[in-house]
Amino acid sequence: MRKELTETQKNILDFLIDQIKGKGIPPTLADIANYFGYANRATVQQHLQAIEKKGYIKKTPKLSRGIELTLEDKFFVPKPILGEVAAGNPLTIYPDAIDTVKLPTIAKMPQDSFLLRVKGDSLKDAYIFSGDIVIVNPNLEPKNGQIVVAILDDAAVVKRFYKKKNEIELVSENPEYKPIVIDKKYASFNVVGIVIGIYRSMDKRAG
Amino acid sequence: MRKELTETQKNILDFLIDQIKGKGIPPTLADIANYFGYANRATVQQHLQAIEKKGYIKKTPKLSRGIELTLEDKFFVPKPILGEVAAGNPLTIYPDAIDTVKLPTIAKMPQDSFLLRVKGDSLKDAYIFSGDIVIVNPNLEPKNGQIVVAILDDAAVVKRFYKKKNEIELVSENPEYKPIVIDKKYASFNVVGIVIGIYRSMDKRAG
DNA sequence: TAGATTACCATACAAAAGTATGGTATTTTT
DNA sequence: AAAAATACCATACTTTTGTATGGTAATCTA
Repeated sequence: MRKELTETQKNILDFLIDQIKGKGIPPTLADIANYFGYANRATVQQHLQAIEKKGYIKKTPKLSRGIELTLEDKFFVPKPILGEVAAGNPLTIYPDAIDTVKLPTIAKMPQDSFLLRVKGDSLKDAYIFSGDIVIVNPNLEPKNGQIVVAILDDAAVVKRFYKKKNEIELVSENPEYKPIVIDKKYASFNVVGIVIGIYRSMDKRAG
Repeated sequence: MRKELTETQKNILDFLIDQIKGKGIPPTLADIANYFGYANRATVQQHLQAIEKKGYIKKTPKLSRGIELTLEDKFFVPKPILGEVAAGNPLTIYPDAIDTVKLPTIAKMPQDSFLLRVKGDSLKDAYIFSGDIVIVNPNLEPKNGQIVVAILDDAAVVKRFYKKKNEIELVSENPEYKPIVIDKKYASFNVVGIVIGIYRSMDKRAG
């Protein structure tokens, strides 16, 4: 059994988790001191020793940023879901996060990617279902056949992308939905990004 | 256009990618020097400057381990798939990696997790399909209703876990497959781990 | 062939980072 | 009430880390 952390220690551990899993790199003592407004690194040092003694982290002596998390249960980091995206009919995309998922492992994404939750069933033949989280990278060039997120008149859709001579076709896997054809003069059309993966947490289906 | 890297620079960049995406933390100059057998950090320093000038990394001055990758295409790290796992009928699990996936983002998993590729369709009602990669954590306690990977007579299965009074039931979503009932005296049964998530790369389906 | 790039070396230094030690005040536990 | 743990402070010290500078040799390029 692990000993309980104090409030301060818990705050520091949360910061560590946030940095390590979110930002990808453990902070230095100075970073932590700075974040919490401590005047000395020694204060942080002592807290870390206490946290380590209770078994929540492991430190590598003398190594800068040598902090490792040992608590697997804590390895879930809330990530913002920026909106919902229609695999079927277009839905509104929200400017701010509408929810968060707890990504495990998956915690570390390229910083330029973001997450959207899929609503609707037009991609069910591609095995993407309502509720799945798609990982979207806005900085890759869409290639034919890839699944993209696109904006059409302030609504977002997830569909397969096909570039033709003078038009772009967005195709649903599900034949119930007709392909959307966009010619070059279509103003309010924009490819938001490419779906580089999907993730589905098993937690919610359990029990 | 990015300038081409020399062989040495490429090796160093590969090491950087391996460390950053695989281990989760950028190395120090000393780490790199040590790995390549350089006597001086200055040598590494110069290579990094060259690599940065060519646009493959970004360095934050004076910050320890302040190396960032800029090359998105490289953000795919090969991860070993340790075997295939039957969602339908049991299949053999291999001791060594049988393949690798390029995990994007997802690159950073808890170190104690591993990947298995699903074969078969008995979980298709849970929306897990043949070819999907399941992320398995062997260090979590299985709870009822969670999807687990279990070993039964040297074969592995992915099924829902239900612990009852004196027996454990492994249930497929697909009614075509009957539940497997294990009583306490079943010797060669072992829960390998819990499926904490599934990942599916979109790349292969594209084009 | 002169100049640039590459691939290393060495020494030197400043800043960052981790550590050690000792102190004070408050709270918690025994 | 005494002991222990917590939560901070300060100063001082050692390593680690990054950087600057200069040098040598080999290769590539104009």
